[in-house]
Amino acid sequence: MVNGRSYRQSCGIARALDLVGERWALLVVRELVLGPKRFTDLRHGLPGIATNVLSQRLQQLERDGIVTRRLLPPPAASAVYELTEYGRDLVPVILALGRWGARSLGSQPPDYALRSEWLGVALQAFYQPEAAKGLSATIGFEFDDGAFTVRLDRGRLEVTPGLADHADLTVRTDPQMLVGFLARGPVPADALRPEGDRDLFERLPAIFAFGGDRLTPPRSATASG
Amino acid sequence: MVNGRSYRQSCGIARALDLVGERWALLVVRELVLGPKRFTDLRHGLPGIATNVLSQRLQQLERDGIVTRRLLPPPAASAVYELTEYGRDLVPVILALGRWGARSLGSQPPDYALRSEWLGVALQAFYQPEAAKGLSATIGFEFDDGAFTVRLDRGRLEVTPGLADHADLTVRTDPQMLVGFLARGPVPADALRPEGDRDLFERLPAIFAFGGDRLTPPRSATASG
DNA sequence: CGGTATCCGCAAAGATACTG
DNA sequence: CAGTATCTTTGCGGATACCG
Repeated sequence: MVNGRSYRQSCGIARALDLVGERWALLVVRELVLGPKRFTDLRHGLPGIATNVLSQRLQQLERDGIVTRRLLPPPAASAVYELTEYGRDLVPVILALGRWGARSLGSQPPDYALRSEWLGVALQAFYQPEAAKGLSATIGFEFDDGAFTVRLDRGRLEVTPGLADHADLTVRTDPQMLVGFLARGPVPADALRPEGDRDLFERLPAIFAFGGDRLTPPRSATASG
Repeated sequence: MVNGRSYRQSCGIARALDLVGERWALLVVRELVLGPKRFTDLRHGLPGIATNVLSQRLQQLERDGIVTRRLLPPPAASAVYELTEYGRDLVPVILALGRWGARSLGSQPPDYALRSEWLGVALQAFYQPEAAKGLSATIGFEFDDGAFTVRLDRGRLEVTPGLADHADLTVRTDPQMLVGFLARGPVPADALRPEGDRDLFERLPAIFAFGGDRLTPPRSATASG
C-alpha cells in the first residue's frame, strides 16, 4: 500500500484515524478552519512542526480528499491549501473534540503557545446560538499576533481572518485576557479595550461561553503532575 | 516531564490530542464504550496492538482521568478498565468522528477486521431517534464473534454486551451482512435470520441509518488507491 | 490469566541544511 | 517563500521472557 500503516479495521473510527490520526494532521485541519493558508502560514500556526512532516501531512490530506492545494491567480505565484467539502465536514467534530479537551486545560499555560487564530476557532466551538438569537453585528478582535472579524447575522456566526472596514465593536487585547474575560474570570479592568457598542461587549461572555457548565475539569489520577 | 511529547499549545484541540492523540488511544476508548473490559479482552478488540503499548496507553489514560482501573470483587482476582465520566463525555465525539470516517469506508474490506462489538458502537453512532420515537423493544444480535443486546426504551437507546433473557427480535448473522442490510444494500435473502417481530426487523434500516444521506464518499485525489 | 520488562528492526518524527 | 534531502532520535510492532 502507498500509505503508512493503517489499523485495517472496518470501523468508521479506525478509518477516521487512518485519515487524520497521525501526529499534527488534525492540527493542520484546525489551521485551515478559518480559511485557506500558505505553507509558511501553516508553519507559523504549528510551532514545533518540522517542514518535512508538514509537507508529508499536506500530501496525505490532499490524497485523501480532505485538503486541496490551489495555485493563486498569476500575480501571486503562490499556492494555498484549503479544506475540501469532506474536510469541512470534519470541522464540527474537531470543535467538539476541542470543547472536550478544553475542560482539562487547567491554568497550565506556563510556556504554552496561544495564537490569536486558535481563539477564532475556539469562538466557533463555544458559540451559543440561543444567546445571540436574532442578533446582527460585526465585531473586530485585534491582537499583536493578528486579527479576525466576527460577524453575527441574525444569530448565524461567521469568523474571518483580518479586520473588516466597519465594526460595531472592536476589542484590542491579548489572547490570554480575552479568554479570561469570556470565561468570566478575573481580568484586570484595563486589560481589554473595547471600542464601540458597550452593551454588545457585555454580552460576549454569554455568547461565547468559555466558562460553560460543561467545563468541570476531570480529576487526574496523579496529584503531582 | 513524565509524559511523552506534548504540543504545548493553549488550545482545546491540541490538549485533546495530548490526551488521546497517540496511536491506539482513541481505539482503546472505543473498546470501552459498551462497558468495562479486561486487558485481554481489550487486546482481542485491538488486533495488532503490542501488549506493552496497550499497557502504556492504559496507564496514560488512567493518569489523565479518562479510564479507571477497578478490581473485581474477591472471587475474581481480575481487574477491568472502564471509562470515567470525563471519558464517557468523549463518546459522542468519537461517534461523530466515526460517522465522518465511515463515509470514506468504501467497500474496501479485503482483509480488514470487523468485530461484532464495533458494530454495537456503530449502532449508537447511526441511531436515528426520530425513527424510533416512542418505541420500546429488546433486540438481540448474535454473531460467531460475540453478541450484544439493543434496548429501545420509549425511543432511548442502550446497547449492552451479551444476550438478554427475553428479546422481541433476534438476528443471527455475521457483521458484514448486518452492515449491508442496515445500509439498505443488496444482501442475500438468507443472510440474516430474524426470529420474532418481523415488523420491527423491517424498521431496522430506518432506525440505524448506516446508509444515511450524509454518506456521500469524498473524491480521492488519486484514482488508484 | 493479567500483565510488566526487554530486545530488536523499522518507520515516523525532529532538527537542520539546502535548493528552485 | 516553498518546500526537498539528509541525518538523528524516538516511538511502534513483534517476539519473548518473566512474574503474581
